[in-house]
Amino acid sequence: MSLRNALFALLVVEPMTGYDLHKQFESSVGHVWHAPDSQIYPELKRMESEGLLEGEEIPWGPRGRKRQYHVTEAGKAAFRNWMNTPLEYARTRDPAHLKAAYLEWADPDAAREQLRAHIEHHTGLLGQWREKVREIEDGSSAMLNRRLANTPKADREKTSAYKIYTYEGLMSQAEAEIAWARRGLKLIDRLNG
Amino acid sequence: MSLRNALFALLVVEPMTGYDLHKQFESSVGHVWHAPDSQIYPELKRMESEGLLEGEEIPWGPRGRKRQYHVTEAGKAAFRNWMNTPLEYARTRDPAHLKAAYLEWADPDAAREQLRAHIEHHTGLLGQWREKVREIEDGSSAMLNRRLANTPKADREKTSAYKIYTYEGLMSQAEAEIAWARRGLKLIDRLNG
DNA sequence: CACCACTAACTATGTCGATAGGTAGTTTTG
DNA sequence: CAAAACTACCTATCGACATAGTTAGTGGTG
Repeated sequence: MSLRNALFALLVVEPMTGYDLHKQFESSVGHVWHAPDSQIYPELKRMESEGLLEGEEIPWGPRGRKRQYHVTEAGKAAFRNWMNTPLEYARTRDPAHLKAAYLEWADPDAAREQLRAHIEHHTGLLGQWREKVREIEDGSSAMLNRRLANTPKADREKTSAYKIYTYEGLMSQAEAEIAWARRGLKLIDRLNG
Repeated sequence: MSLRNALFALLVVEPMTGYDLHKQFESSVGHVWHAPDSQIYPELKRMESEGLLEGEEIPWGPRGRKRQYHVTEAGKAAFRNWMNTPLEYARTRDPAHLKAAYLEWADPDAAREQLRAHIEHHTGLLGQWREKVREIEDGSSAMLNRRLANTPKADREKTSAYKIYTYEGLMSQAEAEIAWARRGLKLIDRLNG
């Protein structure tokens, strides 16, 4: 269900092809919901068959064709409805914490290496997200600018604010992971003193 | 792969039946890796067919039978190997943050309600984990005690420490989510004057 | 004009996981 | 002692996801 709504979130801004969407899933929305193109194309077809999207064949070069989708009123209603419906929380499935719980089975050096990798991974994400917030704040985010151009004036502040708010949340998560892994490195030292 | 190793983590302590394991997945290991019994039984068969576990039919009451699995040397090696191998990080799939990014599409009241639910959800988890840490610290955790009894003296401290460390990590995550949702409530108030 | 990267849109296969059942025996309790 | 709850072990189906590969046209570069 989330994939569908991630697609809506992009398509309410402007019509796009499956390929356009697939590219967005490598940047903007892809930071909170990943999906490969092999999932996107069939989902678009399903959404069209349910009347939530409408596709239009448009020419591309002399012989090429592509299919551009736009959201129908029913689609917008479905998206708004999802936005207003509380989430159901899935139970945890967290490989990093699963491993941490049984770290006595790992070699201390391998354990250290993995915690360092954990720190590196989340430090990388943190940097990416800081950059994203910067882009939003100085108005250099192309996708957000197109979105703002399609948003009534009164809602523009909200639109930007919620994007920043989301990245700030991801940043808090990353910071928590980094701090936890650092404590882990100290713990390993203490236990293998 | 994580399910398999979560099963190893439990079975290295003592032999268990699929049903025993299924119950553990509702408490201990289930806090970091959830799995329904419909996944556990087939996985046990697969692991046995690969020589990582050995199953033994044991009687249960006058006519009943149950199948108890224990880890083979090959199984222990596979588990240790997994513990020493760095994780591959999967890309993000986070419905709560996906929604947050497009919160301008929700009614402010529905948005508030969802953030409050987010706080409640993570507050509940936080309480559970605090309780778990307390149990470990005062030695009233049955599963951990069985695990410690099967652990060489020198490793007992590690075993407890890593369990606590894991729950502390989960607690940091929950605290970050709660703080973030609280900031979100303030943001909604600010944006909707 | 050959080449190559890119755009565009799939398909195919396999595993993972959610959900919902079913069957049979055992133990507890009212 | 019958009913209810629990133990034990499955199966079946469906959607979600990962991974890999295919086909075809476009547009720019050397």
